[in-house]
Amino acid sequence: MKISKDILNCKYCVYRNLLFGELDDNEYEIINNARTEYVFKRGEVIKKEGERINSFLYMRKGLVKLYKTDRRGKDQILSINKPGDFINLLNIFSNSTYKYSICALEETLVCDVHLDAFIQVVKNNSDFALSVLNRISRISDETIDRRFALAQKQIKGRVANILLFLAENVYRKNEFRLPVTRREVGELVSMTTENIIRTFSEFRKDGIIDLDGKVITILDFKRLKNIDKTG
Amino acid sequence: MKISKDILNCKYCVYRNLLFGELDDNEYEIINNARTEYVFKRGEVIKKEGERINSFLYMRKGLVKLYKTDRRGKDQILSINKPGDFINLLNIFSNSTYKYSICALEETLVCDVHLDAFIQVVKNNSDFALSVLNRISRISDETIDRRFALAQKQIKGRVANILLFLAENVYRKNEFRLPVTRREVGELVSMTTENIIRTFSEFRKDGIIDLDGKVITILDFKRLKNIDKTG
DNA sequence: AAAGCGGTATGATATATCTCATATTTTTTA
DNA sequence: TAAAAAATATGAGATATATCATACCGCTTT
Repeated sequence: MKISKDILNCKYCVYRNLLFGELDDNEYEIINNARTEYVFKRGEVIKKEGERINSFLYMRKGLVKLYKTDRRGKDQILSINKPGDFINLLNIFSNSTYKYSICALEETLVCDVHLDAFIQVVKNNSDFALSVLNRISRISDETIDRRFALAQKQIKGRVANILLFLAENVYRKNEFRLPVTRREVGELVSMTTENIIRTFSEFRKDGIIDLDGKVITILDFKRLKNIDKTG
Repeated sequence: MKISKDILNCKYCVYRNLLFGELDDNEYEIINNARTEYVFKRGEVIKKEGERINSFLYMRKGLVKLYKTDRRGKDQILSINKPGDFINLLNIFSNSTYKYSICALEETLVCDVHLDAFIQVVKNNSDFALSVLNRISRISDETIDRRFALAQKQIKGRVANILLFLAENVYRKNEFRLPVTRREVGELVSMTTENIIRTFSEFRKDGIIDLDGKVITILDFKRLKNIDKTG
Protein backbone atom coordinates (compact mmCIF):
# COMPACT_ATOMS: atom_id res chain seq x y z
CA MET A 1 0.00 0.00 0.00
CA LYS A 2 1.24 3.44 -0.98
CA ILE A 3 -0.11 6.90 -0.35
CA SER A 4 -1.02 8.74 -3.53
CA LYS A 5 -1.78 12.34 -4.43
CA ASP A 6 -3.77 11.90 -7.56
CA ILE A 7 -6.33 14.66 -7.10
CA LEU A 8 -6.03 17.95 -5.26
CA ASN A 9 -9.56 18.35 -3.96
CA CYS A 10 -12.73 16.26 -4.01
CA LYS A 11 -14.30 19.25 -5.72
CA TYR A 12 -12.39 18.34 -8.86
CA CYS A 13 -12.97 14.59 -8.66
CA VAL A 14 -14.69 13.12 -11.72
CA TYR A 15 -16.93 11.13 -9.41
CA ARG A 16 -18.00 14.16 -7.42
CA ASN A 17 -21.58 14.23 -8.56
CA LEU A 18 -22.18 10.61 -7.62
CA LEU A 19 -22.42 11.54 -3.97
CA PHE A 20 -20.79 14.85 -3.18
CA GLY A 21 -22.76 17.08 -5.51
CA GLU A 22 -24.45 19.06 -2.74
CA LEU A 23 -21.44 20.36 -0.83
CA ASP A 24 -20.28 23.96 -0.59
CA ASP A 25 -16.61 24.98 -0.74
CA ASN A 26 -16.19 24.81 2.99
CA GLU A 27 -17.62 21.31 3.12
CA TYR A 28 -15.38 20.13 0.29
CA GLU A 29 -12.52 21.44 2.35
CA ILE A 30 -13.64 19.46 5.41
CA ILE A 31 -13.94 16.24 3.43
CA ASN A 32 -10.75 16.91 1.53
CA ASN A 33 -8.71 17.55 4.65
CA ALA A 34 -9.88 14.28 6.16
CA ARG A 35 -9.07 12.37 3.00
CA THR A 36 -6.13 10.15 2.11
CA GLU A 37 -5.62 8.46 -1.24
CA TYR A 38 -4.15 4.99 -1.14
CA VAL A 39 -2.83 2.76 -3.90
CA PHE A 40 -3.13 -0.97 -3.25
CA LYS A 41 -1.38 -3.59 -5.32
CA ARG A 42 -3.12 -6.71 -6.53
CA GLY A 43 -3.61 -9.07 -3.61
CA GLU A 44 -3.25 -6.45 -0.88
CA VAL A 45 -5.84 -6.47 1.87
CA ILE A 46 -7.48 -3.07 2.23
CA LYS A 47 -9.59 -3.81 5.31
CA LYS A 48 -9.73 -6.90 7.43
CA GLU A 49 -12.87 -8.43 8.93
CA GLY A 50 -13.23 -7.33 12.54
CA GLU A 51 -11.37 -4.03 12.03
CA ARG A 52 -13.16 -0.97 13.39
CA ILE A 53 -14.92 1.04 10.68
CA ASN A 54 -13.51 4.55 10.98
CA SER A 55 -13.58 5.85 7.44
CA PHE A 56 -15.71 6.17 4.38
CA LEU A 57 -14.11 4.37 1.44
CA TYR A 58 -14.44 5.36 -2.11
CA MET A 59 -13.05 3.49 -5.14
CA ARG A 60 -11.49 5.61 -7.85
CA LYS A 61 -9.70 2.94 -9.86
CA GLY A 62 -9.22 -0.81 -9.90
CA LEU A 63 -11.26 -3.72 -8.62
CA VAL A 64 -11.80 -5.25 -5.19
CA LYS A 65 -13.56 -8.20 -3.62
CA LEU A 66 -15.52 -8.20 -0.35
CA TYR A 67 -15.26 -11.58 1.36
CA LYS A 68 -15.37 -13.48 4.57
CA THR A 69 -13.26 -16.42 5.69
CA ASP A 70 -15.08 -19.16 7.60
CA ARG A 71 -13.59 -21.17 10.45
CA ARG A 72 -12.46 -23.89 8.03
CA GLY A 73 -10.39 -21.27 6.20
CA LYS A 74 -12.69 -21.17 3.19
CA ASP A 75 -13.55 -17.84 1.64
CA GLN A 76 -16.97 -16.69 0.61
CA ILE A 77 -17.13 -13.67 -1.67
CA LEU A 78 -19.93 -11.17 -1.04
CA SER A 79 -19.34 -8.92 -4.03
CA ILE A 80 -16.87 -7.58 -6.56
CA ASN A 81 -16.71 -3.79 -6.65
CA LYS A 82 -15.57 -1.32 -9.24
CA PRO A 83 -14.68 2.37 -9.52
CA GLY A 84 -17.50 4.63 -8.48
CA ASP A 85 -18.70 2.17 -5.85
CA PHE A 86 -19.03 3.21 -2.25
CA ILE A 87 -17.67 -0.01 -0.87
CA ASN A 88 -18.62 0.37 2.76
CA LEU A 89 -21.30 3.07 2.73
CA LEU A 90 -24.00 0.67 3.90
CA ASN A 91 -22.05 -0.13 7.04
CA ILE A 92 -20.19 2.99 8.16
CA PHE A 93 -22.93 4.26 10.46
CA SER A 94 -23.20 1.07 12.49
CA ASN A 95 -20.52 2.25 14.90
CA SER A 96 -19.14 -1.23 14.60
CA THR A 97 -16.55 -3.38 12.85
CA TYR A 98 -16.17 -4.75 9.33
CA LYS A 99 -18.23 -7.88 8.76
CA TYR A 100 -16.09 -8.74 5.72
CA SER A 101 -12.55 -8.20 4.42
CA ILE A 102 -11.71 -6.12 1.37
CA CYS A 103 -8.90 -7.13 -0.99
CA ALA A 104 -7.59 -5.57 -4.21
CA LEU A 105 -7.97 -7.77 -7.31
CA GLU A 106 -5.85 -5.40 -9.37
CA GLU A 107 -4.06 -2.11 -8.71
CA THR A 108 -6.66 -0.09 -6.85
CA LEU A 109 -6.94 3.55 -5.92
CA VAL A 110 -9.07 4.22 -2.85
CA CYS A 111 -10.06 7.46 -1.18
CA ASP A 112 -10.33 7.10 2.56
CA VAL A 113 -12.28 9.86 4.33
CA HIS A 114 -12.14 9.92 8.09
CA LEU A 115 -15.58 9.15 9.51
CA ASP A 116 -15.70 12.13 11.88
CA ALA A 117 -15.48 14.55 8.95
CA PHE A 118 -18.00 12.60 6.91
CA ILE A 119 -20.48 12.55 9.78
CA GLN A 120 -19.87 16.23 10.49
CA VAL A 121 -20.92 17.09 6.95
CA VAL A 122 -23.91 14.75 7.12
CA LYS A 123 -25.02 16.54 10.28
CA ASN A 124 -24.62 20.02 8.87
CA ASN A 125 -25.97 19.51 5.39
CA SER A 126 -29.35 17.84 5.27
CA ASP A 127 -29.37 17.67 1.46
CA PHE A 128 -26.15 15.70 1.65
CA ALA A 129 -27.67 13.48 4.33
CA LEU A 130 -30.60 12.73 2.04
CA SER A 131 -28.25 12.10 -0.84
CA VAL A 132 -26.39 9.56 1.30
CA LEU A 133 -29.68 7.95 2.28
CA ASN A 134 -30.74 7.77 -1.34
CA ARG A 135 -27.46 6.17 -2.32
CA ILE A 136 -27.72 3.65 0.51
CA SER A 137 -31.23 2.68 -0.53
CA ARG A 138 -30.11 2.13 -4.10
CA ILE A 139 -27.14 -0.01 -3.04
CA SER A 140 -29.53 -1.99 -0.87
CA ASP A 141 -31.91 -2.45 -3.82
CA GLU A 142 -29.04 -3.84 -5.87
CA THR A 143 -28.05 -6.20 -3.08
CA ILE A 144 -31.59 -7.57 -2.93
CA ASP A 145 -31.68 -7.93 -6.72
CA ARG A 146 -28.40 -9.84 -6.71
CA ARG A 147 -29.61 -12.13 -3.97
CA PHE A 148 -32.79 -12.96 -5.86
CA ALA A 149 -30.78 -13.35 -9.06
CA LEU A 150 -28.50 -16.01 -7.60
CA ALA A 151 -30.53 -17.84 -4.97
CA GLN A 152 -32.63 -20.25 -7.00
CA LYS A 153 -30.33 -20.53 -10.01
CA GLN A 154 -28.14 -23.52 -10.60
CA ILE A 155 -24.54 -23.45 -11.63
CA LYS A 156 -24.86 -22.52 -15.32
CA GLY A 157 -27.21 -19.66 -14.54
CA ARG A 158 -24.93 -18.37 -11.82
CA VAL A 159 -21.81 -18.49 -13.97
CA ALA A 160 -23.68 -16.79 -16.83
CA ASN A 161 -24.77 -14.11 -14.38
CA ILE A 162 -21.20 -13.40 -13.26
CA LEU A 163 -19.84 -13.31 -16.81
CA LEU A 164 -22.54 -10.85 -17.81
CA PHE A 165 -21.83 -8.73 -14.73
CA LEU A 166 -18.16 -8.50 -15.69
CA ALA A 167 -18.79 -7.87 -19.38
CA GLU A 168 -21.60 -5.36 -18.97
CA ASN A 169 -20.98 -3.63 -15.66
CA VAL A 170 -17.25 -3.80 -15.08
CA TYR A 171 -15.38 -3.94 -18.38
CA ARG A 172 -18.12 -2.89 -20.82
CA LYS A 173 -16.51 -5.11 -23.45
CA ASN A 174 -17.22 -8.59 -24.75
CA GLU A 175 -13.55 -9.51 -24.26
CA PHE A 176 -11.87 -9.10 -20.90
CA ARG A 177 -9.28 -10.63 -18.65
CA LEU A 178 -10.96 -12.51 -15.81
CA PRO A 179 -9.85 -10.64 -12.68
CA VAL A 180 -10.29 -13.66 -10.42
CA THR A 181 -9.33 -17.32 -10.38
CA ARG A 182 -11.86 -20.06 -11.10
CA ARG A 183 -11.78 -20.81 -7.40
CA GLU A 184 -12.86 -17.24 -6.63
CA VAL A 185 -15.73 -17.45 -9.10
CA GLY A 186 -16.79 -20.49 -7.10
CA GLU A 187 -16.51 -18.57 -3.84
CA LEU A 188 -18.72 -15.88 -5.34
CA VAL A 189 -21.53 -18.22 -6.43
CA SER A 190 -21.12 -20.96 -3.77
CA MET A 191 -19.92 -23.71 -6.12
CA THR A 192 -16.72 -25.76 -6.30
CA THR A 193 -13.73 -24.79 -8.42
CA GLU A 194 -14.03 -27.95 -10.53
CA ASN A 195 -17.60 -27.20 -11.45
CA ILE A 196 -16.77 -23.63 -12.42
CA ILE A 197 -14.03 -24.95 -14.71
CA ARG A 198 -16.38 -27.54 -16.19
CA THR A 199 -19.05 -24.89 -16.80
CA PHE A 200 -16.54 -22.62 -18.54
CA SER A 201 -15.46 -25.56 -20.72
CA GLU A 202 -19.05 -26.35 -21.52
CA PHE A 203 -19.81 -22.76 -22.51
CA ARG A 204 -16.71 -22.89 -24.74
CA LYS A 205 -17.73 -26.16 -26.38
CA ASP A 206 -21.19 -24.71 -26.98
CA GLY A 207 -19.68 -21.67 -28.69
CA ILE A 208 -21.04 -19.26 -26.10
CA ILE A 209 -17.64 -18.01 -24.95
CA ASP A 210 -14.04 -18.27 -26.06
CA LEU A 211 -11.38 -19.05 -23.46
CA ASP A 212 -7.67 -18.35 -23.51
CA GLY A 213 -6.39 -18.75 -20.00
CA LYS A 214 -7.87 -15.83 -18.14
CA VAL A 215 -9.01 -13.99 -21.25
CA ILE A 216 -12.68 -14.54 -21.91
CA THR A 217 -14.56 -13.48 -25.01
CA ILE A 218 -18.31 -13.61 -25.00
CA LEU A 219 -19.36 -14.84 -28.42
CA ASP A 220 -23.08 -15.27 -27.94
CA PHE A 221 -24.62 -12.71 -25.61
CA LYS A 222 -28.11 -13.77 -26.47
CA ARG A 223 -27.68 -17.36 -25.37
CA LEU A 224 -25.71 -16.31 -22.28
CA LYS A 225 -28.51 -13.97 -21.26
CA ASN A 226 -31.00 -16.71 -21.81
CA ILE A 227 -29.04 -19.05 -19.54
CA ASP A 228 -28.88 -16.26 -16.95
CA LYS A 229 -32.64 -15.77 -17.12
CA THR A 230 -33.81 -19.35 -17.18
CA GLY A 231 -31.26 -20.53 -14.64
CA MET B 1 -57.06 -4.61 6.11
CA LYS B 2 -58.58 -2.36 8.75
CA ILE B 3 -57.60 1.00 10.14
CA SER B 4 -56.80 0.88 13.82
CA LYS B 5 -56.35 3.48 16.56
CA ASP B 6 -54.22 1.58 19.02
CA ILE B 7 -51.97 4.39 20.16
CA LEU B 8 -52.64 8.10 20.43
CA ASN B 9 -49.20 9.47 19.63
CA CYS B 10 -45.82 7.99 18.64
CA LYS B 11 -44.49 9.72 21.70
CA TYR B 12 -46.22 7.11 23.83
CA CYS B 13 -45.31 4.12 21.66
CA VAL B 14 -43.40 1.40 23.49
CA TYR B 15 -41.02 1.18 20.54
CA ARG B 16 -40.32 4.88 20.51
CA ASN B 17 -36.71 4.65 21.60
CA LEU B 18 -35.80 2.19 18.88
CA LEU B 19 -35.73 4.95 16.32
CA PHE B 20 -37.68 8.00 17.40
CA GLY B 21 -35.84 8.78 20.61
CA GLU B 22 -34.43 12.10 19.41
CA LEU B 23 -37.60 13.93 18.42
CA ASP B 24 -39.10 16.95 20.13
CA ASP B 25 -42.83 17.41 20.72
CA ASN B 26 -43.34 19.25 17.46
CA GLU B 27 -41.60 16.50 15.49
CA TYR B 28 -43.65 13.80 17.19
CA GLU B 29 -46.66 15.75 16.09
CA ILE B 30 -45.47 15.84 12.47
CA ILE B 31 -44.81 12.10 12.41
CA ASN B 32 -48.00 11.36 14.28
CA ASN B 33 -50.19 13.39 11.94
CA ALA B 34 -48.76 11.57 8.93
CA ARG B 35 -49.30 8.21 10.54
CA THR B 36 -51.98 5.60 10.01
CA GLU B 37 -52.24 2.35 11.89
CA TYR B 38 -53.38 -0.65 9.91
CA VAL B 39 -54.40 -4.13 10.99
CA PHE B 40 -53.79 -6.88 8.45
CA LYS B 41 -55.21 -10.34 8.73
CA ARG B 42 -53.17 -13.48 8.13
CA GLY B 43 -52.53 -13.82 4.41
CA GLU B 44 -53.23 -10.18 3.50
CA VAL B 45 -50.71 -8.48 1.24
CA ILE B 46 -49.42 -5.27 2.83
CA LYS B 47 -47.34 -4.06 -0.11
CA LYS B 48 -46.96 -5.48 -3.56
CA GLU B 49 -43.74 -5.67 -5.57
CA GLY B 50 -43.59 -2.77 -7.99
CA GLU B 51 -45.73 -0.45 -5.86
CA ARG B 52 -44.26 2.99 -5.30
CA ILE B 53 -42.62 3.39 -1.88
CA ASN B 54 -44.37 6.35 -0.27
CA SER B 55 -44.33 5.55 3.40
CA PHE B 56 -42.16 4.36 6.20
CA LEU B 57 -43.50 1.12 7.68
CA TYR B 58 -43.16 0.06 11.20
CA MET B 59 -44.29 -3.26 12.71
CA ARG B 60 -45.96 -3.06 16.08
CA LYS B 61 -47.45 -6.54 16.31
CA GLY B 62 -47.56 -9.75 14.31
CA LEU B 63 -45.28 -11.32 11.72
CA VAL B 64 -44.70 -10.70 8.02
CA LYS B 65 -42.72 -12.17 5.15
CA LEU B 66 -40.88 -10.22 2.45
CA TYR B 67 -40.86 -12.16 -0.81
CA LYS B 68 -40.67 -12.03 -4.55
CA THR B 69 -42.53 -14.08 -7.13
CA ASP B 70 -40.51 -15.16 -10.17
CA ARG B 71 -41.87 -15.45 -13.69
CA ARG B 72 -42.71 -19.13 -13.14
CA GLY B 73 -44.94 -18.10 -10.25
CA LYS B 74 -42.58 -19.44 -7.60
CA ASP B 75 -41.98 -17.40 -4.48
CA GLN B 76 -38.66 -16.69 -2.90
CA ILE B 77 -38.71 -15.37 0.66
CA LEU B 78 -36.18 -12.68 1.56
CA SER B 79 -36.89 -12.46 5.26
CA ILE B 80 -39.40 -12.92 8.05
CA ASN B 81 -39.90 -9.82 10.16
CA LYS B 82 -41.21 -9.26 13.63
CA PRO B 83 -42.44 -6.40 15.84
CA GLY B 84 -39.88 -3.68 16.25
CA ASP B 85 -38.51 -4.23 12.75
CA PHE B 86 -38.37 -1.38 10.27
CA ILE B 87 -39.48 -3.47 7.35
CA ASN B 88 -38.69 -1.11 4.51
CA LEU B 89 -36.25 1.38 6.07
CA LEU B 90 -33.37 0.22 3.86
CA ASN B 91 -35.33 1.09 0.74
CA ILE B 92 -37.50 4.14 1.45
CA PHE B 93 -34.96 6.69 0.25
CA SER B 94 -34.44 5.14 -3.16
CA ASN B 95 -37.28 7.17 -4.63
CA SER B 96 -38.33 3.98 -6.30
CA THR B 97 -40.66 0.99 -6.05
CA TYR B 98 -40.80 -2.07 -3.83
CA LYS B 99 -38.45 -4.82 -4.98
CA TYR B 100 -40.43 -7.36 -2.94
CA SER B 101 -43.95 -7.92 -1.64
CA ILE B 102 -44.90 -7.90 2.03
CA CYS B 103 -47.52 -10.27 3.39
CA ALA B 104 -48.89 -10.83 6.91
CA LEU B 105 -48.22 -14.30 8.34
CA GLU B 106 -50.51 -13.62 11.28
CA GLU B 107 -52.62 -10.68 12.45
CA THR B 108 -50.27 -7.76 12.05
CA LEU B 109 -50.36 -4.17 13.25
CA VAL B 110 -48.37 -1.77 11.06
CA CYS B 111 -47.75 1.93 11.43
CA ASP B 112 -47.54 3.66 8.09
CA VAL B 113 -45.90 7.10 8.14
CA HIS B 114 -46.14 9.17 5.02
CA LEU B 115 -42.68 9.60 3.50
CA ASP B 116 -42.88 13.37 3.13
CA ALA B 117 -43.27 13.80 6.87
CA PHE B 118 -40.54 11.29 7.61
CA ILE B 119 -38.14 13.04 5.25
CA GLN B 120 -39.09 16.44 6.62
CA VAL B 121 -38.04 15.34 10.09
CA VAL B 122 -34.84 13.72 8.76
CA LYS B 123 -33.99 17.03 7.09
CA ASN B 124 -34.67 19.14 10.13
CA ASN B 125 -33.19 16.97 12.83
CA SER B 126 -29.67 15.80 12.13
CA ASP B 127 -29.54 13.62 15.23
CA PHE B 128 -32.57 11.79 13.93
CA ALA B 129 -30.92 11.50 10.52
CA LEU B 130 -27.86 9.92 12.11
CA SER B 131 -30.07 7.62 14.13
CA VAL B 132 -31.76 6.48 10.92
CA LEU B 133 -28.36 5.95 9.29
CA ASN B 134 -27.18 3.95 12.28
CA ARG B 135 -30.27 1.79 12.16
CA ILE B 136 -29.85 1.22 8.43
CA SER B 137 -26.25 0.16 8.85
CA ARG B 138 -27.21 -2.32 11.53
CA ILE B 139 -29.99 -3.81 9.42
CA SER B 140 -27.50 -4.10 6.59
CA ASP B 141 -24.99 -5.84 8.87
CA GLU B 142 -27.67 -8.37 9.79
CA THR B 143 -28.51 -8.94 6.13
CA ILE B 144 -24.87 -9.70 5.37
CA ASP B 145 -24.63 -12.01 8.37
CA ARG B 146 -27.72 -13.92 7.22
CA ARG B 147 -26.38 -14.25 3.73
CA PHE B 148 -23.09 -15.68 4.96
CA ALA B 149 -24.95 -17.90 7.40
CA LEU B 150 -27.02 -19.54 4.68
CA ALA B 151 -24.90 -19.50 1.52
CA GLN B 152 -22.55 -22.42 1.99
CA LYS B 153 -24.73 -24.47 4.32
CA GLN B 154 -26.61 -27.48 3.17
CA ILE B 155 -30.17 -28.29 3.99
CA LYS B 156 -29.86 -29.45 7.60
CA GLY B 157 -27.80 -26.44 8.54
CA ARG B 158 -30.26 -24.09 6.88
CA VAL B 159 -33.29 -25.63 8.56
CA ALA B 160 -31.50 -25.58 11.93
CA ASN B 161 -30.73 -21.92 11.32
CA ILE B 162 -34.36 -21.04 10.69
CA LEU B 163 -35.65 -22.99 13.68
CA LEU B 164 -33.14 -21.23 15.92
CA PHE B 165 -34.12 -17.86 14.45
CA LEU B 166 -37.78 -18.49 15.28
CA ALA B 167 -37.11 -19.90 18.75
CA GLU B 168 -34.55 -17.32 19.83
CA ASN B 169 -35.43 -14.15 17.95
CA VAL B 170 -39.13 -14.31 17.28
CA TYR B 171 -40.89 -16.37 19.93
CA ARG B 172 -38.20 -16.56 22.61
CA LYS B 173 -39.52 -19.98 23.60
CA ASN B 174 -38.47 -23.53 22.82
CA GLU B 175 -42.04 -24.37 21.84
CA PHE B 176 -43.82 -22.38 19.17
CA ARG B 177 -46.33 -22.67 16.39
CA LEU B 178 -44.55 -22.55 13.05
CA PRO B 179 -45.92 -19.40 11.38
CA VAL B 180 -45.25 -20.69 7.88
CA THR B 181 -45.86 -23.83 5.86
CA ARG B 182 -43.06 -26.28 5.02
CA ARG B 183 -43.19 -24.90 1.52
CA GLU B 184 -42.48 -21.42 2.81
CA VAL B 185 -39.54 -22.65 4.86
CA GLY B 186 -38.26 -24.03 1.58
CA GLU B 187 -38.81 -20.69 -0.15
CA LEU B 188 -36.81 -19.04 2.60
CA VAL B 189 -33.78 -21.33 2.35
CA SER B 190 -34.00 -22.24 -1.37
CA MET B 191 -34.91 -25.90 -0.92
CA THR B 192 -37.90 -28.00 -1.95
CA THR B 193 -40.90 -28.62 0.28
CA GLU B 194 -40.27 -32.37 0.36
CA ASN B 195 -36.76 -31.92 1.64
CA ILE B 196 -37.86 -29.53 4.36
CA ILE B 197 -40.43 -32.12 5.49
CA ARG B 198 -37.82 -34.87 5.40
CA THR B 199 -35.39 -32.76 7.41
CA PHE B 200 -38.05 -32.00 10.03
CA SER B 201 -38.81 -35.73 10.26
CA GLU B 202 -35.13 -36.53 10.60
CA PHE B 203 -34.68 -33.98 13.40
CA ARG B 204 -37.68 -35.56 15.10
CA LYS B 205 -36.33 -39.09 14.76
CA ASP B 206 -33.00 -37.90 16.13
CA GLY B 207 -34.73 -36.40 19.17
CA ILE B 208 -33.66 -32.86 18.34
CA ILE B 209 -37.18 -31.50 17.96
CA ASP B 210 -40.72 -32.63 18.64
CA LEU B 211 -43.36 -32.13 15.98
CA ASP B 212 -47.12 -31.89 16.29
CA GLY B 213 -48.46 -30.45 13.09
CA LYS B 214 -47.30 -26.88 13.13
CA VAL B 215 -46.25 -26.91 16.76
CA ILE B 216 -42.51 -27.40 17.14
CA THR B 217 -40.65 -28.00 20.36
CA ILE B 218 -36.91 -27.78 20.37
CA LEU B 219 -35.68 -30.57 22.61
CA ASP B 220 -31.93 -30.34 22.09
CA PHE B 221 -30.71 -26.80 21.51
CA LYS B 222 -27.10 -27.83 21.77
CA ARG B 223 -27.26 -30.29 18.89
CA LEU B 224 -29.40 -27.93 16.81
CA LYS B 225 -26.83 -25.17 17.28
CA ASN B 226 -24.10 -27.54 16.34
CA ILE B 227 -25.90 -28.46 13.12
CA ASP B 228 -26.38 -24.74 12.44
CA LYS B 229 -22.66 -24.09 12.93
CA THR B 230 -21.19 -27.03 11.10
CA GLY B 231 -23.89 -27.67 8.63
C1' DA C 1 18.01 -28.37 -12.81
C1' DA C 2 14.89 -30.33 -9.53
C1' DA C 3 11.26 -29.87 -6.46
C1' DG C 4 7.19 -27.72 -4.91
C1' DC C 5 3.08 -25.05 -5.57
C1' DG C 6 -1.11 -22.94 -7.37
C1' DG C 7 -4.04 -22.80 -11.11
C1' DT C 8 -6.36 -25.12 -14.85
C1' DA C 9 -8.39 -29.28 -16.77
C1' DT C 10 -10.92 -33.69 -16.96
C1' DG C 11 -12.82 -38.23 -15.50
C1' DA C 12 -14.91 -41.44 -12.11
C1' DT C 13 -17.55 -41.97 -8.30
C1' DA C 14 -20.13 -40.47 -4.20
C1' DT C 15 -23.54 -37.69 -2.25
C1' DA C 16 -27.08 -34.17 -1.77
C1' DT C 17 -31.02 -32.58 -3.53
C1' DC C 18 -34.86 -32.58 -6.79
C1' DT C 19 -38.65 -34.67 -9.15
C1' DC C 20 -42.39 -37.56 -9.50
C1' DA C 21 -45.68 -40.63 -7.50
C1' DT C 22 -48.90 -41.74 -4.02
C1' DA C 23 -51.39 -41.49 0.49
C1' DT C 24 -53.11 -39.20 4.41
C1' DT C 25 -54.45 -35.29 7.01
C1' DT C 26 -55.79 -30.55 7.51
C1' DT C 27 -57.73 -26.37 5.88
C1' DT C 28 -60.53 -23.77 2.82
C1' DT C 29 -64.35 -23.16 -0.11
C1' DA C 30 -68.87 -23.97 -1.79
C1' DT D 1 -71.53 -30.41 5.94
C1' DA D 2 -69.56 -32.08 1.78
C1' DA D 3 -66.30 -31.36 -1.63
C1' DA D 4 -62.15 -29.40 -3.13
C1' DA D 5 -57.73 -27.74 -2.37
C1' DA D 6 -53.62 -27.35 0.15
C1' DA D 7 -50.38 -29.15 3.36
C1' DT D 8 -47.93 -33.00 5.25
C1' DA D 9 -45.55 -37.31 4.72
C1' DT D 10 -42.68 -40.91 2.59
C1' DG D 11 -40.38 -43.72 -1.05
C1' DA D 12 -38.05 -44.49 -5.56
C1' DG D 13 -35.52 -42.91 -9.11
C1' DA D 14 -33.29 -38.99 -11.64
C1' DT D 15 -30.19 -35.25 -11.66
C1' DA D 16 -26.98 -31.73 -10.06
C1' DT D 17 -23.12 -30.97 -7.61
C1' DA D 18 -19.23 -32.34 -4.65
C1' DT D 19 -15.28 -35.09 -3.85
C1' DC D 20 -11.28 -37.44 -5.03
C1' DA D 21 -7.81 -38.69 -8.27
C1' DT D 22 -4.72 -37.58 -11.80
C1' DA D 23 -2.31 -34.68 -15.23
C1' DC D 24 -0.35 -30.66 -17.13
C1' DC D 25 1.45 -26.02 -17.08
C1' DG D 26 3.95 -22.04 -15.60
C1' DC D 27 6.21 -20.01 -11.84
C1' DT D 28 8.95 -19.70 -7.67
C1' DT D 29 12.09 -21.67 -4.46
C1' DT D 30 15.97 -24.40 -3.34
